Amino acid sequence: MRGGKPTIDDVAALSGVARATVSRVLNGGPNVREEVRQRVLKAVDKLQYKVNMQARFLAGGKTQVLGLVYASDLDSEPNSFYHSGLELGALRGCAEAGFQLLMHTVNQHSLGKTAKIIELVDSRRCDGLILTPPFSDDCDLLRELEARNCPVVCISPGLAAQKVASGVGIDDEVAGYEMTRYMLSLGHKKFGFIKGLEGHLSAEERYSGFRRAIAEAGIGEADVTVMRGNFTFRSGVDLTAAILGNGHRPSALICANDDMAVGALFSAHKVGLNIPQDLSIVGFDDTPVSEIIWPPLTTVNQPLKTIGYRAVEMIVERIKAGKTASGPLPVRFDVVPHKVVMRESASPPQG
Amino acid sequence: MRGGKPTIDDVAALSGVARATVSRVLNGGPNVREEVRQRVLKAVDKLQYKVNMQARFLAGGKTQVLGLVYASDLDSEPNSFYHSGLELGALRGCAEAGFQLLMHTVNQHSLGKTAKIIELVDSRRCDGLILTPPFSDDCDLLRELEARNCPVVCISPGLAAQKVASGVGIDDEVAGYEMTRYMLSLGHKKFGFIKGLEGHLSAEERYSGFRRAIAEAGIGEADVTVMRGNFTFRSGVDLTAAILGNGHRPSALICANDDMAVGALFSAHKVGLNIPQDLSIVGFDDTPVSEIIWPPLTTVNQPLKTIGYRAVEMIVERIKAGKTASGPLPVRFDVVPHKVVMRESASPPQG
DNA sequence: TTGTATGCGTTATCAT
DNA sequence: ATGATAACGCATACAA
Repeated sequence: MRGGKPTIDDVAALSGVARATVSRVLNGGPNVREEVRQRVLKAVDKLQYKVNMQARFLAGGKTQVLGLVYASDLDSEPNSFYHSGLELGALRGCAEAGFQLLMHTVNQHSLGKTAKIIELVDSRRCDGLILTPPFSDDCDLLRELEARNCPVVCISPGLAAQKVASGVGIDDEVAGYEMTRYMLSLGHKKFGFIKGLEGHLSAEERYSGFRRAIAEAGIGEADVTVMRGNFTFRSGVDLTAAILGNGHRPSALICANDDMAVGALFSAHKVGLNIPQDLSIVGFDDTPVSEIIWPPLTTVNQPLKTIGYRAVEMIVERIKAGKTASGPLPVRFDVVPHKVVMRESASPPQG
Repeated sequence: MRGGKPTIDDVAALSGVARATVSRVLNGGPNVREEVRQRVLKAVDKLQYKVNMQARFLAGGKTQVLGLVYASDLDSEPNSFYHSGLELGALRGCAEAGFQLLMHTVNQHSLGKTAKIIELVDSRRCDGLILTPPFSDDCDLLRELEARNCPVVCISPGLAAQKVASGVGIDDEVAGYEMTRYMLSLGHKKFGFIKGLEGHLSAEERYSGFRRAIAEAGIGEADVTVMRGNFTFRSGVDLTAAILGNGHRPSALICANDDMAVGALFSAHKVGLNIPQDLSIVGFDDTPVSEIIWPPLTTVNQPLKTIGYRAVEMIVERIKAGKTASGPLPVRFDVVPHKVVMRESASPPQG
């Protein structure tokens, strides 16, 4: 121990045992007398010894680090409640599993987006990756990761990606269907729908569910206005303004996420509409904004923290399985329950 | 190269040079002929060789990882726009500086909170730490970190902590003063103030600025109602309900952060008040919610992304300085500019 | 039950 | 300009 921090050898020397024995007690290994164990522990305490994770991981080939990657456009505000919820759940899962969480954002429009992610695993900075949309829908990326047999869990992947890698999420098609059924039950007959970004397949599923319900109800094409947004508040504002301006105003407006729904609310307020009397507006996700806005937003609850938590559970499972040489775990998709939560932004149409 | 990934030795062998030479070209070292350099590069490319960061860092004693720690109560929703902004800025800084960002939450009420943070550096998982409130005000923690000479940068530390470790933030006292002056200029004479959590010294500074302006204006104690909240939307709702219910209603309500201001808005709406005609409500931070709420919130802009970005710049500086043995950098506090942004939730009092 | 020896993949320090 | 070799601090297979 030449001035620096104490090493395992210092502990071994002080407690009069071999390095391997110290390693055993540190890792809860078998075959160590209680007396020796205590002696080692005492030395550890006396020296204030801490394992050097760098060394442990180099020797063991692990990192105990999980990477959470999400898309960010530096210009557009991130969907921060969405990501925060996921992150918080993942963080909690990591704490329980003894992992650390490495955040990684990549601009979804940059050229080397895939390379940046691949490099993370090639350079051995983490043992596994949690991918959020739209990366969780990038089958090419998924396959590259699989080739390196890097454990991966996708958040809300679309149908195609679900066959390539494991994932967690709600059943978005059913969620879209149920929300629409609810609006139908309220008596609405003219609809507006603001979709999310292209390529976010799970959000697209929401739209599919909407179409199914609409078709079943026999609503004609003339009575539905569809717009494509990009999940941001601003796109909700702008598209709603467009919808309200075109004369053929719907009585119900369904948005593919809460941020856009809040934007819609904003736009409607601006032109003096009363919500929900003049227009019902609903969203998806049940992020915290939906509760703090006025009127409180009717939306579909997607348990983001649970999803983030479950994602690390799944990935840790896969990492362990990978080590036991029992072969890779089969790909699977975990469905967590959603729920339409009725608040005050939707009501029967009036007038 | 026995089946696993190629190592530096494989590259050395293929290009017919020594390991050290490969290391030189990889790290842009001097003393290597251009011809050799090309040969090595070609081998690297052919083998698809990637540096194993684990090994590099063990050998070099670095990790190229920064830890960002923030408080979380599992029960209360996190102040996610606040943290997201910081995180996004930090992430961008990390990308530019070649660092990775490790997220770490710790329950601020748990016993071992300090130990959890210390362990992060003792086990050498990161080269430096960015602390957010209230940890950025924990002088004991700061000193323990300094003893381990772990580079630290605090986000919005209070006056005491500013002397112990470097930090970044706005001048909260002046911000509080200016906001209050603005309300005064609007003609308000009866104030309500909802403070943040105790121990968040920077938020407390906001309150000091408020008191200074109030005193200067000669407003009497009878005309100011002060409550202590905890930064959450809910506390804003509850405390505002209490304030509105006590008869002596203020015409202006200042909240120590936006979330509470939004809660105040919610509460006011609920009892049928018109904002800002019946009551002016303002916040602090200018998080995205303040723009999407109705009416748009008058607040103080705190450039969170810039602060997060600046924090990693500062810490990277300190890490580099630490390596060059030129002695530790002096403690300093970087003030970034704030700005009161006037939107629609505040107006002259009416009636 | 415990100790020995070797490997992990780099960087860094000397030689040459 | 290049090469040999020693750290770096731990895990682990194998020997005792």
